[in-house]
Amino acid sequence: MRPNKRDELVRNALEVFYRDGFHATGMDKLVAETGISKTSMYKHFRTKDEMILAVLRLRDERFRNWFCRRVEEIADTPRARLLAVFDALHEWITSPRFKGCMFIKAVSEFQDPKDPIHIQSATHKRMLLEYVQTLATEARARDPAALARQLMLLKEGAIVTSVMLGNGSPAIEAKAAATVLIEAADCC
Amino acid sequence: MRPNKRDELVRNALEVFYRDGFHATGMDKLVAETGISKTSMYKHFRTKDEMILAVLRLRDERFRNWFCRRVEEIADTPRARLLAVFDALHEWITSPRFKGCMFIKAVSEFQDPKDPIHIQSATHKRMLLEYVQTLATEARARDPAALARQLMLLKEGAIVTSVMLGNGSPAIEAKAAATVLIEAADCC
DNA sequence: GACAAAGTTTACCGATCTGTACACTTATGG
DNA sequence: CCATAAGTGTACAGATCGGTAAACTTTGTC
Repeated sequence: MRPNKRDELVRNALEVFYRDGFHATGMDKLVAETGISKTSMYKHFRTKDEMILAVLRLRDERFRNWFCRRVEEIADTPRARLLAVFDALHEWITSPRFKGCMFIKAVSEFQDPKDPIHIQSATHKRMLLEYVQTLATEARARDPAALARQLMLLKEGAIVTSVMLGNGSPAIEAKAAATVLIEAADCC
Repeated sequence: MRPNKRDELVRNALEVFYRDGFHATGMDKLVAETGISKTSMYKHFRTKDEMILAVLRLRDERFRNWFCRRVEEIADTPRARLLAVFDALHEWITSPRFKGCMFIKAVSEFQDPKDPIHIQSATHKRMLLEYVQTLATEARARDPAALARQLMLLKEGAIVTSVMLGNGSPAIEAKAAATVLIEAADCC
Protein backbone atom coordinates (compact mmCIF):
# COMPACT_ATOMS: atom_id res chain seq x y z
CA MET A 1 0.00 0.00 0.00
CA ARG A 2 2.50 2.59 -1.10
CA PRO A 3 0.15 5.32 -2.33
CA ASN A 4 -2.07 4.98 0.71
CA LYS A 5 -5.66 4.15 -0.08
CA ARG A 6 -6.85 5.86 3.06
CA ASP A 7 -5.34 9.18 2.05
CA GLU A 8 -6.77 8.81 -1.43
CA LEU A 9 -10.19 8.26 0.14
CA VAL A 10 -9.92 11.34 2.35
CA ARG A 11 -8.71 13.48 -0.55
CA ASN A 12 -11.58 12.43 -2.80
CA ALA A 13 -14.19 12.62 -0.03
CA LEU A 14 -13.03 16.17 0.66
CA GLU A 15 -14.06 17.26 -2.81
CA VAL A 16 -17.48 15.64 -2.60
CA PHE A 17 -18.30 16.96 0.86
CA TYR A 18 -17.08 20.41 -0.11
CA ARG A 19 -19.16 20.43 -3.26
CA ASP A 20 -22.38 18.82 -2.05
CA GLY A 21 -22.45 19.26 1.73
CA PHE A 22 -22.19 16.76 4.56
CA HIS A 23 -25.72 15.54 5.19
CA ALA A 24 -26.50 15.66 1.48
CA THR A 25 -23.61 13.29 0.73
CA GLY A 26 -24.39 9.64 1.41
CA MET A 27 -21.85 6.86 1.72
CA ASP A 28 -23.09 5.31 -1.51
CA LYS A 29 -22.33 8.53 -3.36
CA LEU A 30 -18.85 8.48 -1.87
CA VAL A 31 -18.37 4.93 -3.14
CA ALA A 32 -19.40 6.03 -6.62
CA GLU A 33 -17.31 9.21 -6.65
CA THR A 34 -14.15 8.07 -4.89
CA GLY A 35 -13.98 4.63 -6.47
CA ILE A 36 -13.25 3.09 -3.09
CA SER A 37 -15.41 0.30 -1.75
CA LYS A 38 -17.67 0.84 1.21
CA THR A 39 -16.12 -2.09 3.04
CA SER A 40 -12.77 -0.40 2.76
CA MET A 41 -14.14 2.89 4.01
CA TYR A 42 -15.54 1.32 7.13
CA LYS A 43 -12.24 -0.45 7.70
CA HIS A 44 -10.51 2.94 7.97
CA PHE A 45 -13.29 4.86 9.72
CA ARG A 46 -15.83 3.52 12.17
CA THR A 47 -18.49 6.09 11.25
CA LYS A 48 -19.25 8.74 8.68
CA ASP A 49 -18.57 11.43 11.30
CA GLU A 50 -15.06 10.09 11.87
CA MET A 51 -14.46 10.34 8.17
CA ILE A 52 -15.71 13.91 8.15
CA LEU A 53 -13.27 14.71 10.94
CA ALA A 54 -10.41 13.29 8.88
CA VAL A 55 -11.56 15.33 5.90
CA LEU A 56 -11.62 18.49 8.02
CA ARG A 57 -8.13 17.75 9.33
CA LEU A 58 -6.83 17.53 5.78
CA ARG A 59 -8.67 20.68 4.79
CA ASP A 60 -7.27 22.57 7.77
CA GLU A 61 -3.74 21.45 7.01
CA ARG A 62 -3.96 22.26 3.32
CA PHE A 63 -5.71 25.57 3.73
CA ARG A 64 -3.49 26.96 6.48
CA ASN A 65 -0.38 25.88 4.63
CA TRP A 66 -1.50 27.49 1.41
CA PHE A 67 -2.83 30.63 3.07
CA CYS A 68 0.14 31.46 5.27
CA ARG A 69 2.64 30.66 2.51
CA ARG A 70 0.73 32.83 0.07
CA VAL A 71 0.57 35.76 2.50
CA GLU A 72 4.32 35.54 3.02
CA GLU A 73 4.98 35.33 -0.70
CA ILE A 74 2.89 38.39 -1.46
CA ALA A 75 4.44 40.70 1.12
CA ASP A 76 7.53 40.72 3.28
CA THR A 77 6.92 43.20 6.06
CA PRO A 78 4.53 42.32 8.88
CA ARG A 79 2.41 45.34 8.17
CA ALA A 80 2.15 44.61 4.45
CA ARG A 81 1.32 41.01 5.31
CA LEU A 82 -1.70 42.09 7.29
CA LEU A 83 -3.01 43.51 4.05
CA ALA A 84 -1.77 40.57 2.00
CA VAL A 85 -4.18 38.45 4.03
CA PHE A 86 -6.92 40.01 1.95
CA ASP A 87 -5.08 39.52 -1.32
CA ALA A 88 -4.73 35.83 -0.57
CA LEU A 89 -8.37 35.81 0.48
CA HIS A 90 -9.32 37.35 -2.84
CA GLU A 91 -7.30 34.79 -4.76
CA TRP A 92 -9.08 32.00 -2.93
CA ILE A 93 -12.57 33.42 -3.28
CA THR A 94 -12.19 34.09 -7.00
CA SER A 95 -10.61 30.70 -7.71
CA PRO A 96 -12.86 28.58 -9.91
CA ARG A 97 -13.54 25.85 -7.38
CA PHE A 98 -14.37 28.15 -4.47
CA LYS A 99 -17.54 27.07 -2.74
CA GLY A 100 -17.34 28.85 0.59
CA CYS A 101 -15.55 27.98 3.80
CA MET A 102 -15.83 24.30 4.64
CA PHE A 103 -15.69 25.00 8.37
CA ILE A 104 -18.47 27.56 8.33
CA LYS A 105 -20.55 25.04 6.43
CA ALA A 106 -19.59 22.34 8.92
CA VAL A 107 -20.80 24.32 11.93
CA SER A 108 -23.94 25.17 9.97
CA GLU A 109 -24.71 21.48 9.63
CA PHE A 110 -23.39 20.36 13.02
CA GLN A 111 -24.65 23.06 15.35
CA ASP A 112 -24.18 21.33 18.67
CA PRO A 113 -21.19 23.12 20.25
CA LYS A 114 -20.10 19.82 21.80
CA ASP A 115 -20.05 18.00 18.49
CA PRO A 116 -16.43 17.09 17.60
CA ILE A 117 -17.02 18.40 14.08
CA HIS A 118 -18.12 21.74 15.50
CA ILE A 119 -15.19 21.87 17.90
CA GLN A 120 -12.63 21.02 15.23
CA SER A 121 -14.01 23.72 12.94
CA ALA A 122 -13.72 26.29 15.71
CA THR A 123 -10.14 25.21 16.32
CA HIS A 124 -9.28 25.87 12.69
CA LYS A 125 -10.61 29.42 12.97
CA ARG A 126 -8.73 30.00 16.21
CA MET A 127 -5.46 28.93 14.62
CA LEU A 128 -5.98 31.26 11.70
CA LEU A 129 -6.74 34.04 14.16
CA GLU A 130 -3.51 33.30 16.02
CA TYR A 131 -1.57 33.59 12.79
CA VAL A 132 -3.00 36.99 12.00
CA GLN A 133 -2.41 38.03 15.58
CA THR A 134 1.30 37.26 15.31
CA LEU A 135 1.40 39.36 12.17
CA ALA A 136 -0.32 42.20 14.04
CA THR A 137 2.12 41.88 16.91
CA GLU A 138 5.11 41.96 14.57
CA ALA A 139 3.57 44.99 12.88
CA ARG A 140 3.60 46.68 16.30
CA ALA A 141 -0.09 47.44 16.35
CA ARG A 142 -1.33 49.18 19.45
CA ASP A 143 -3.61 46.27 20.39
CA PRO A 144 -2.58 43.32 18.21
CA ALA A 145 -5.24 40.95 19.53
CA ALA A 146 -8.05 43.41 18.92
CA LEU A 147 -6.79 44.30 15.45
CA ALA A 148 -6.44 40.65 14.49
CA ARG A 149 -9.98 39.89 15.66
CA GLN A 150 -11.35 42.82 13.70
CA LEU A 151 -9.53 41.81 10.54
CA MET A 152 -10.82 38.27 10.93
CA LEU A 153 -14.36 39.59 11.12
CA LEU A 154 -13.84 41.24 7.77
CA LYS A 155 -12.40 38.02 6.38
CA GLU A 156 -15.32 35.83 7.55
CA GLY A 157 -17.78 38.42 6.36
CA ALA A 158 -16.16 38.52 2.92
CA ILE A 159 -16.36 34.73 2.63
CA VAL A 160 -20.05 34.38 3.46
CA THR A 161 -21.02 37.45 1.47
CA SER A 162 -19.16 36.15 -1.59
CA VAL A 163 -21.07 32.88 -1.35
CA MET A 164 -24.35 34.74 -0.89
CA LEU A 165 -23.93 37.09 -3.81
CA GLY A 166 -21.88 34.83 -6.03
CA ASN A 167 -18.98 37.18 -6.69
CA GLY A 168 -15.61 37.95 -5.20
CA SER A 169 -15.80 41.70 -4.75
CA PRO A 170 -16.39 41.50 -0.98
CA ALA A 171 -12.74 40.51 -0.59
CA ILE A 172 -11.73 43.81 -2.19
CA GLU A 173 -14.06 45.80 0.03
CA ALA A 174 -12.71 43.89 3.02
CA LYS A 175 -9.20 44.93 2.05
CA ALA A 176 -10.25 48.56 1.80
CA ALA A 177 -11.79 48.39 5.27
CA ALA A 178 -8.72 46.58 6.57
CA THR A 179 -6.50 49.36 5.31
CA VAL A 180 -8.42 51.87 7.39
CA LEU A 181 -8.37 49.67 10.50
CA ILE A 182 -4.66 48.94 10.24
CA GLU A 183 -3.94 52.62 9.78
CA ALA A 184 -6.01 53.45 12.85
CA ALA A 185 -4.36 50.70 14.92
CA ASP A 186 -0.92 52.04 14.24
CA CYS A 187 1.32 52.69 17.15
CA CYS A 188 2.58 56.28 17.57
CA MET B 1 -59.81 28.58 10.95
CA ARG B 2 -59.25 31.82 12.75
CA PRO B 3 -55.76 31.20 14.14
CA ASN B 4 -54.62 29.84 10.80
CA LYS B 5 -53.16 26.36 11.00
CA ARG B 6 -50.84 27.09 8.13
CA ASP B 7 -49.24 29.99 9.94
CA GLU B 8 -48.95 27.94 13.09
CA LEU B 9 -47.18 25.27 11.08
CA VAL B 10 -44.71 27.72 9.56
CA ARG B 11 -44.03 29.32 12.95
CA ASN B 12 -43.33 25.98 14.61
CA ALA B 13 -41.34 24.62 11.67
CA LEU B 14 -39.18 27.75 11.83
CA GLU B 15 -38.03 26.85 15.32
CA VAL B 16 -37.20 23.27 14.43
CA PHE B 17 -35.34 24.11 11.22
CA TYR B 18 -33.46 26.89 12.99
CA ARG B 19 -32.48 24.62 15.85
CA ASP B 20 -31.67 21.39 14.00
CA GLY B 21 -30.92 22.39 10.40
CA PHE B 22 -32.77 21.71 7.17
CA HIS B 23 -31.52 18.35 5.94
CA ALA B 24 -31.31 17.04 9.48
CA THR B 25 -35.01 17.77 10.05
CA GLY B 26 -37.32 15.17 8.55
CA MET B 27 -41.02 15.60 7.96
CA ASP B 28 -41.80 13.05 10.66
CA LYS B 29 -39.90 15.13 13.20
CA LEU B 30 -41.92 18.16 12.12
CA VAL B 31 -45.13 16.20 12.69
CA ALA B 32 -43.95 15.29 16.19
CA GLU B 33 -42.73 18.78 17.10
CA THR B 34 -45.38 20.96 15.49
CA GLY B 35 -48.34 18.76 16.39
CA ILE B 36 -49.68 19.15 12.86
CA SER B 37 -50.45 16.13 10.73
CA LYS B 38 -48.37 15.30 7.72
CA THR B 39 -51.44 15.21 5.49
CA SER B 40 -52.19 18.75 6.52
CA MET B 41 -48.66 19.86 5.79
CA TYR B 42 -48.78 18.50 2.29
CA LYS B 43 -52.14 20.19 1.75
CA HIS B 44 -50.47 23.55 2.35
CA PHE B 45 -47.09 22.84 0.73
CA ARG B 46 -46.36 20.57 -2.19
CA THR B 47 -42.82 19.78 -1.08
CA LYS B 48 -40.49 20.18 1.86
CA ASP B 49 -38.55 22.81 -0.07
CA GLU B 50 -41.69 24.91 -0.52
CA MET B 51 -42.21 24.76 3.21
CA ILE B 52 -38.63 25.87 3.81
CA LEU B 53 -39.22 28.83 1.50
CA ALA B 54 -42.28 29.82 3.53
CA VAL B 55 -40.25 29.49 6.72
CA LEU B 56 -37.54 31.72 5.29
CA ARG B 57 -40.11 34.30 4.23
CA LEU B 58 -41.42 34.46 7.79
CA ARG B 59 -37.93 34.66 9.18
CA ASP B 60 -37.01 37.47 6.81
CA GLU B 61 -40.11 39.45 7.69
CA ARG B 62 -39.69 38.98 11.42
CA PHE B 63 -35.97 39.65 11.50
CA ARG B 64 -35.97 42.75 9.33
CA ASN B 65 -38.91 44.19 11.22
CA TRP B 66 -37.28 43.61 14.55
CA PHE B 67 -33.84 44.71 13.44
CA CYS B 68 -34.78 47.99 11.78
CA ARG B 69 -37.20 48.91 14.54
CA ARG B 70 -34.57 48.19 17.16
CA VAL B 71 -31.94 50.27 15.37
CA GLU B 72 -34.34 53.18 15.21
CA GLU B 73 -35.27 52.85 18.86
CA ILE B 74 -31.67 52.84 20.00
CA ALA B 75 -30.55 55.94 18.10
CA ASP B 76 -32.20 58.81 16.31
CA THR B 77 -29.61 60.34 14.02
CA PRO B 78 -28.55 58.50 10.87
CA ARG B 79 -24.96 58.46 11.93
CA ALA B 80 -25.76 57.08 15.39
CA ARG B 81 -28.00 54.51 13.79
CA LEU B 82 -25.10 53.16 11.73
CA LEU B 83 -23.50 52.31 15.05
CA ALA B 84 -26.77 51.15 16.59
CA VAL B 85 -26.78 48.43 13.93
CA PHE B 86 -24.10 46.77 16.00
CA ASP B 87 -25.91 47.27 19.28
CA ALA B 88 -28.95 45.54 17.83
CA LEU B 89 -26.65 42.88 16.44
CA HIS B 90 -25.17 42.35 19.88
CA GLU B 91 -28.62 42.05 21.44
CA TRP B 92 -29.54 39.40 18.92
CA ILE B 93 -26.32 37.42 19.19
CA THR B 94 -26.40 37.35 22.99
CA SER B 95 -30.09 36.47 23.16
CA PRO B 96 -30.61 33.00 24.64
CA ARG B 97 -32.08 31.38 21.55
CA PHE B 98 -29.47 32.67 19.10
CA LYS B 99 -28.21 29.88 16.87
CA GLY B 100 -26.63 31.77 14.01
CA CYS B 101 -28.09 33.32 10.89
CA MET B 102 -30.74 31.13 9.31
CA PHE B 103 -29.89 32.40 5.83
CA ILE B 104 -26.19 31.71 6.09
CA LYS B 105 -27.09 28.21 7.21
CA ALA B 106 -29.56 27.89 4.35
CA VAL B 107 -26.96 28.71 1.69
CA SER B 108 -24.56 26.34 3.44
CA GLU B 109 -27.03 23.51 2.93
CA PHE B 110 -28.38 24.59 -0.46
CA GLN B 111 -25.26 25.64 -2.32
CA ASP B 112 -26.60 25.68 -5.84
CA PRO B 113 -26.86 29.41 -6.72
CA LYS B 114 -29.99 28.68 -8.78
CA ASP B 115 -31.77 26.96 -5.91
CA PRO B 116 -34.77 29.09 -4.84
CA ILE B 117 -33.73 28.67 -1.22
CA HIS B 118 -30.28 30.04 -2.03
CA ILE B 119 -31.74 32.91 -4.03
CA GLN B 120 -34.22 33.87 -1.35
CA SER B 121 -31.49 33.90 1.29
CA ALA B 122 -29.38 36.19 -0.86
CA THR B 123 -32.36 38.50 -1.31
CA HIS B 124 -32.70 38.82 2.46
CA LYS B 125 -29.09 39.91 2.76
CA ARG B 126 -29.46 42.37 -0.09
CA MET B 127 -32.45 43.99 1.58
CA LEU B 128 -30.57 44.36 4.84
CA LEU B 129 -27.69 45.89 2.92
CA GLU B 130 -30.06 48.37 1.30
CA TYR B 131 -31.33 49.41 4.70
CA VAL B 132 -27.86 50.11 5.98
CA GLN B 133 -27.05 51.91 2.77
CA THR B 134 -29.94 54.32 3.24
CA LEU B 135 -28.65 54.99 6.75
CA ALA B 136 -25.21 55.67 5.32
CA THR B 137 -26.65 57.98 2.70
CA GLU B 138 -28.63 59.92 5.31
CA ALA B 139 -25.47 60.13 7.40
CA ARG B 140 -23.83 61.79 4.40
CA ALA B 141 -20.98 59.36 4.11
CA ARG B 142 -18.55 60.03 1.32
CA ASP B 143 -19.36 56.72 -0.41
CA PRO B 144 -22.52 55.38 1.25
CA ALA B 145 -22.64 52.17 -0.78
CA ALA B 146 -19.05 51.29 0.02
CA LEU B 147 -19.44 52.11 3.71
CA ALA B 148 -22.62 50.04 3.94
CA ARG B 149 -20.96 47.05 2.31
CA GLN B 150 -18.00 47.28 4.67
CA LEU B 151 -20.22 47.49 7.72
CA MET B 152 -22.19 44.49 6.51
CA LEU B 153 -18.97 42.50 6.21
CA LEU B 154 -18.31 43.21 9.88
CA LYS B 155 -21.86 42.18 10.72
CA GLU B 156 -21.70 38.85 8.86
CA GLY B 157 -18.27 38.19 10.29
CA ALA B 158 -19.52 38.82 13.81
CA ILE B 159 -22.41 36.39 13.31
CA VAL B 160 -20.37 33.44 12.07
CA THR B 161 -17.55 34.08 14.53
CA SER B 162 -20.01 34.16 17.42
CA VAL B 163 -21.40 30.80 16.34
CA MET B 164 -17.90 29.39 15.95
CA LEU B 165 -16.59 30.50 19.32
CA GLY B 166 -19.85 30.35 21.22
CA ASN B 167 -19.81 33.87 22.62
CA GLY B 168 -21.12 37.27 21.67
CA SER B 169 -18.02 39.41 21.98
CA PRO B 170 -17.44 39.58 18.19
CA ALA B 171 -20.40 41.96 17.99
CA ILE B 172 -18.58 44.35 20.30
CA GLU B 173 -15.38 44.13 18.31
CA ALA B 174 -17.40 44.68 15.15
CA LYS B 175 -18.82 47.86 16.65
CA ALA B 176 -15.34 49.10 17.51
CA ALA B 177 -14.21 48.49 13.95
CA ALA B 178 -17.37 50.10 12.61
CA THR B 179 -16.65 53.23 14.63
CA VAL B 180 -13.32 53.58 12.90
CA LEU B 181 -14.77 52.96 9.45
CA ILE B 182 -17.62 55.42 9.93
CA GLU B 183 -15.21 58.05 11.17
CA ALA B 184 -13.00 57.51 8.14
CA ALA B 185 -15.96 57.62 5.74
CA ASP B 186 -17.07 60.99 7.01
CA CYS B 187 -17.67 63.71 4.50
CA CYS B 188 -15.48 66.87 4.70
C1' DG C 1 -78.96 21.25 11.76
C1' DA C 2 -77.03 20.30 7.21
C1' DC C 3 -72.99 20.92 4.37
C1' DA C 4 -68.41 21.81 3.12
C1' DA C 5 -63.84 22.89 4.29
C1' DA C 6 -60.05 21.85 7.12
C1' DG C 7 -57.58 18.66 9.83
C1' DT C 8 -56.50 13.98 11.73
C1' DT C 9 -55.19 9.06 11.90
C1' DT C 10 -53.11 5.22 10.04
C1' DA C 11 -50.96 2.77 6.89
C1' DC C 12 -48.23 2.62 3.24
C1' DC C 13 -44.84 3.41 -1.09
C1' DG C 14 -40.22 3.25 -3.05
C1' DA C 15 -35.95 5.30 -2.30
C1' DT C 16 -32.17 6.28 0.45
C1' DC C 17 -29.75 6.38 4.85
C1' DT C 18 -25.66 4.44 7.88
C1' DG C 19 -23.50 0.38 8.73
C1' DT C 20 -22.46 -4.93 8.44
C1' DA C 21 -21.52 -9.86 6.74
C1' DC C 22 -19.30 -12.80 3.81
C1' DA C 23 -16.93 -14.66 0.24
C1' DC C 24 -13.65 -13.31 -3.19
C1' DT C 25 -9.33 -11.09 -5.31
C1' DT C 26 -5.20 -8.65 -5.28
C1' DA C 27 -0.82 -7.17 -3.72
C1' DT C 28 3.31 -7.42 -0.57
C1' DG C 29 7.14 -9.24 2.03
C1' DG C 30 9.92 -13.04 3.82
C1' DC D 1 5.76 -19.79 -3.05
C1' DC D 2 3.18 -18.98 0.57
C1' DA D 3 1.13 -16.28 4.39
C1' DT D 4 -0.86 -12.14 5.47
C1' DA D 5 -2.75 -7.90 4.89
C1' DA D 6 -5.55 -4.80 2.10
C1' DG D 7 -9.13 -4.13 -0.93
C1' DT D 8 -13.42 -5.55 -3.71
C1' DG D 9 -18.39 -6.77 -4.87
C1' DT D 10 -22.70 -7.95 -3.50
C1' DA D 11 -26.18 -8.42 -0.72
C1' DC D 12 -28.53 -7.07 3.09
C1' DA D 13 -30.30 -5.13 7.75
C1' DG D 14 -33.09 -1.70 10.06
C1' DA D 15 -34.16 2.88 10.11
C1' DT D 16 -35.49 7.00 8.05
C1' DC D 17 -36.28 9.79 3.98
C1' DG D 18 -40.04 12.64 1.22
C1' DG D 19 -44.52 11.99 -0.17
C1' DT D 20 -49.41 9.72 -0.89
C1' DA D 21 -54.20 7.32 -0.18
C1' DA D 22 -58.32 6.71 2.03
C1' DA D 23 -61.50 6.94 5.68
C1' DC D 24 -62.67 9.53 9.64
C1' DT D 25 -63.50 13.76 12.79
C1' DT D 26 -63.66 18.38 13.79
C1' DT D 27 -64.89 23.12 12.76
C1' DG D 28 -67.24 27.15 10.87
C1' DT D 29 -71.16 29.02 8.17
C1' DC D 30 -75.53 29.69 6.38
